[in-house]
Amino acid sequence: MARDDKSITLTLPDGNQRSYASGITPGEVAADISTSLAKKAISATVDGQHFDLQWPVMADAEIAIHTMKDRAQAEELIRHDAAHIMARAVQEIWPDVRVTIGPVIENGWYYDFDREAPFTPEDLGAIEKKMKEIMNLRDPVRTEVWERDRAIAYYEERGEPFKVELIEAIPGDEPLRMYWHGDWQDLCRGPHLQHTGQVPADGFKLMSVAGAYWRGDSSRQQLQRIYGVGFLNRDELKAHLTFLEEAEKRDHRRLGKEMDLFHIQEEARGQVFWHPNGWAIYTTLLDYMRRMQARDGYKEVNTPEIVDRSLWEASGHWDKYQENMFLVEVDEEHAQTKAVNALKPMNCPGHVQVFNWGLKSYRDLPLRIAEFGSCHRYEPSGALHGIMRVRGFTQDDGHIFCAMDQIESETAKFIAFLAKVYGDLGFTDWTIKLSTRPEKRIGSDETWDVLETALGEACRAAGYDFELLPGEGAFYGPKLEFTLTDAIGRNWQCGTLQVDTNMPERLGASYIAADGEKHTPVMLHRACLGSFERFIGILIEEHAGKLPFWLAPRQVVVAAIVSDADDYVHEMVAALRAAGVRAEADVRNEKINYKVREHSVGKVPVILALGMREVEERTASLRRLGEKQSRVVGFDEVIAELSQEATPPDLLDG
RNA sequence: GCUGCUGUAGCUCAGUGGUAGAGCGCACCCUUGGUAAGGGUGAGGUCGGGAGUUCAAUCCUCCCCAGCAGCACCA
Repeated sequence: MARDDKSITLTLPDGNQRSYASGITPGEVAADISTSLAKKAISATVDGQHFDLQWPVMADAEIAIHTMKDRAQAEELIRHDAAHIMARAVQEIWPDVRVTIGPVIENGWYYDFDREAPFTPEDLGAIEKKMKEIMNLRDPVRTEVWERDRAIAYYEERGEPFKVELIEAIPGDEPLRMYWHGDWQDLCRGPHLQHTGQVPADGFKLMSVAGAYWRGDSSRQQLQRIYGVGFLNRDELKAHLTFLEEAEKRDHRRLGKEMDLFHIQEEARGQVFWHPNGWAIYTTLLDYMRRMQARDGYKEVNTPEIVDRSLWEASGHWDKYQENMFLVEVDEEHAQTKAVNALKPMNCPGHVQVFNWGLKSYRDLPLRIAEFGSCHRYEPSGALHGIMRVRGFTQDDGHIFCAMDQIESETAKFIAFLAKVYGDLGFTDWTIKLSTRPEKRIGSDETWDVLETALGEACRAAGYDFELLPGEGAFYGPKLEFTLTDAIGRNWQCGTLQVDTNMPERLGASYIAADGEKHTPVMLHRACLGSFERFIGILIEEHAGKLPFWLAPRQVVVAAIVSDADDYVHEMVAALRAAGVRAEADVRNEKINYKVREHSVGKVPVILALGMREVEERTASLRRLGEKQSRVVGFDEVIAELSQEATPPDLLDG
């Protein structure tokens, strides 16, 4: 690809090459290739970077011209332009509002404004109307590159302090791109469309107003953020709004009420009152985890919940997290001393105490300790969310005390464990992230090399790829995070494995190695579910309440069609319960239609309807949730079938 | 914790400056009905808490508390 001062060669997507004068724009290239493409062109990817059609190409490049049919690029553009149009609409309605930033996000965009009075929901309607007007104007989009000083002076004069601060934070060598949508101007990286009319006026909607801190810093000014969603056409917008409604229907707080699983009340904010149905899920899951951990060589322990502050001081948590700990002060009249205790916010210091009891040998390693540890953390009020984020919760916590050279195999073992658990619980789509050494850290680079390599190798050994998160590790060691994707595409980080040499040292853990000397063990903090509360919330939302049979709180309702069948109903319930099925009788004076509806709404997976026909034939009419058809099954068969289904997956192994 | 919105019967919600209503649920009665709501009668509320304005406050104002959305936080 020859190149001289005056011409460059562009390699087009079809593989053909053409020569152009330097400084050509993708818009001109599109026009050159064909007139029809020129009309449809919206942007271009030049050497892998997305540009608008006005941006000059100064060197040899691979270039791809995009049209509205290139979904990824088209969505980015219409959302980005919509953000600008929204900001313009706001400033046209309220000229004294100052603008800040407005990026594209999943499904849409937001823009943060500085304004005395917050926006009201009514304001959103006015802004939407104004936006549509601007789109109808088909105002051209124009761009220029400015010098820093000129841009700073420009924004200072216009009273836009946030823009000035943004420019000052941009590295000196980066070009400053200024964009105009009609007369309205914004500093922006681009790319953008050619005119405001290209944004589909019926494909967007302003969703909500919320406070947001300037530059994401809670010590700084709070701005008014407006969220919008934007799509290529009206149908896609409607589909998105429908999706949001569907997501709301699987909200665990709503299903928690409908299925009578739990409640939370003012006197115990952030803590869960588990009802019989919810507790059945909880204990089924806990029993399953207990068996799985025992199978994998964990020793289950239990450690105190109220612990003197001295231990938290020793572990370092007092200094760092005192604000978030529940303190327990003993009434002085009855206490010998004025001890200040704290409800345990985590289990690790307790597990080190268990490890420290009695001198340990290298022959004891790896020592795997597990606890269904009840923890309390005083979370900020705004963070609380149903049972997903609470102040009292139970972790499926575990700590593996091991030697340096056992980290890799223990990690691989844990990954296999986690894969089995997630699979049993119906999650097959999950990923691993490896967080490596942060800037502020303890330990030598050589140690970090060993630890990071061990985690990475463990993933490979277990047969999984991972994403690298450089600098995201804890100050005391690298970590793995396990993120699962649910049925409607949301990601949840649940599992974790952290390497820690700091806490064992701080709390004086040691073992006698083969060389006869005392060594400090490595501690692997690990959890699979994270917390039962949050994980159950995820399970409820994943399945929209229709939990797998073995986890369903009420697995079977045996409903009488006529009261003469009551005795047979009770007989069947007793037999089901004896076979390990959570079954209930419904012999109320109601029609079968009513019972079927009520238990369907309650997400009971199986309804057995018994009338005189079933009594006489010793059968049951079995109906599964979501199915219209029922089928007739003999007494023994139904017990055997449902008993098998009620069996947790780990007990079916082998 | 911050910004905004909300708080009325067990649940979902309507409503008014003169101390309240619906549907579902619940209780009782009739009904024994074959796979997503049979009929009737009835009970049930200090209108989140406190203060203020007013002859009078569930409604207006202020302060708390809680919930929701977002932000910040999540050992």
